[in-house]
Amino acid sequence: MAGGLTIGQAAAFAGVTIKTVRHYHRLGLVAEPERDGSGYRRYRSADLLRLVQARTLAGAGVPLAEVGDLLDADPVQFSAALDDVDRRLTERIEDLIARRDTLRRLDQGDRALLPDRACALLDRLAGLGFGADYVDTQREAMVLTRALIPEIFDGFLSRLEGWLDDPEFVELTKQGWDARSWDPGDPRIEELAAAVAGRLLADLERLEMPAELRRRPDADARYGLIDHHGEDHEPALARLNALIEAHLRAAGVDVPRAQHR
Amino acid sequence: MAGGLTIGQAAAFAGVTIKTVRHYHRLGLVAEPERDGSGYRRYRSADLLRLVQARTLAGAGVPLAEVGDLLDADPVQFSAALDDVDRRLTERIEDLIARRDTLRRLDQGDRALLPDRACALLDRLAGLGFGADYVDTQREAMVLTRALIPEIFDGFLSRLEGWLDDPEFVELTKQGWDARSWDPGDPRIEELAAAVAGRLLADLERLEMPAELRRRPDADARYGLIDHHGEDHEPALARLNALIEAHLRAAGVDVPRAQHR
DNA sequence: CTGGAGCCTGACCTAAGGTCAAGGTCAACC
DNA sequence: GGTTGACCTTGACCTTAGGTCAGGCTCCAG
Repeated sequence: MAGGLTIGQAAAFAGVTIKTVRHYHRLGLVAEPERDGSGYRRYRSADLLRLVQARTLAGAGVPLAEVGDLLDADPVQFSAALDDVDRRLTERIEDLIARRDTLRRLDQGDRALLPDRACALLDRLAGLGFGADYVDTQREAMVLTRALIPEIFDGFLSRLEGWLDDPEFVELTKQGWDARSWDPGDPRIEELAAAVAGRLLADLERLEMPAELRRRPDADARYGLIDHHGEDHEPALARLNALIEAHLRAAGVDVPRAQHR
Repeated sequence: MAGGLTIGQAAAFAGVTIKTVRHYHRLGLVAEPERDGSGYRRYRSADLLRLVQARTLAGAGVPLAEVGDLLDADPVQFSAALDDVDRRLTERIEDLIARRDTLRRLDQGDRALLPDRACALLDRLAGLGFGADYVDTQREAMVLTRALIPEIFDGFLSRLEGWLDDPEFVELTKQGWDARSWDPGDPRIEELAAAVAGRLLADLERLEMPAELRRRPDADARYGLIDHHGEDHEPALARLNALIEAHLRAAGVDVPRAQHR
């Protein structure tokens, strides 16, 4: 026994594992100390100092490849680099705090996916007596809209808000949602389609497709994807939608046609 | 074009790269969506939802291997798990903040290595007119002491504080530090050694080796390592120390002997 | 019909270590 | 004075969360 700490003692002092110390040696980040007679590494105070400095920088998120150069830099450069590291660290802390907030929203439903305004709308739907499954479907439609055509998202919300101010439309929508359990051939579906189409035609300007959407090359396809989302397993709804669209087209409204659903 | 978003669109919506999405598929964390006629993945709203949920959890530091199970758990378990994730995240944030503070200390000298009390002592040394290199050496001695025999560290500091209250001892110490530039054979070294030893013998109880150190099996070796630290390149200092120790031994004090330097 | 962007798979690379194996060394206890 | 258990050595491979590269298809716009 002579001449310095063993690797285990040095590692314990620096608060790292033995493997980490050896890793730092291999990367040339901390010079290998001298060996004793039996090949053990022996760490002197200068080695410990370097080790702790390296660990501190690495712990602050500095890539190991940079730590060596940083520690070898002159004090002025070192100080400037530390400022930089400090800034990046602060940034990362703020990022983590933001992620934690997002996480907390995730716990309250799927609000992580949508802005507050949309969440408020969904709450309002629930308050108007729409079932949880309808609200879920609407939420998915919102998510899809935001993903596919974000520029019309605000308009989409506005239109929905307007409709909810209209008790008659709310009533028709509820009936439409009930219709999903009907037989696709049920004659009430045609009746309902006529009523809904009439209501929609009553204030046509609300129905206008936004200019932004028109300008997109694949506007129709994207619109169709959103419009027909969720119809896969609800044939009655698909029929209701088709009938409403037919009514609107008959009245001269230009409704996009989705190619293959 | 039909039936859903491409992987690039889905990735952009979720705020991740395409490669990340594919990675999640391979780990089974997000199910593969259906493919279109030419083998492209097509993402529907449910897939987007799952993707964003997964990304949110992963971003919060949940290991990917756990994300799948977590998302598949029932709401009660999910909520409990989220609490856990939230707690771990908070922990990590606090850890990063602590690391940032340590980093800031590193900029002001090497204060990262020592507690405040020791730093204050080093400041006091500087204030008493000791040179920067002497202060550096003392700091290294402190680091070594804390690494090797942490249980005597506080006593070590107390002894040093006591000595600094004694102007005569301060004066002798300064001369001793000047001696490092003398020739090892300089007769003034013997003179100085006698004076220092006399001063030390004047209050012997301060010189007592702490009981804790005595109890350790390899106490002497560790003590020697600290005591003779830094002598390698200062032969005059080595000689001064040796002479002081000889004086003390002659007076009956039990000074440990380091085996091979 | 051609260029460029986007998609497919598969193989390999990265950082910052961790794990395992096979063997040498040290100190302490019986 | 032998044995036990902790500690050290090297080297090879594993891990996480993706990134990069290569070779080939597909899609869309001009």
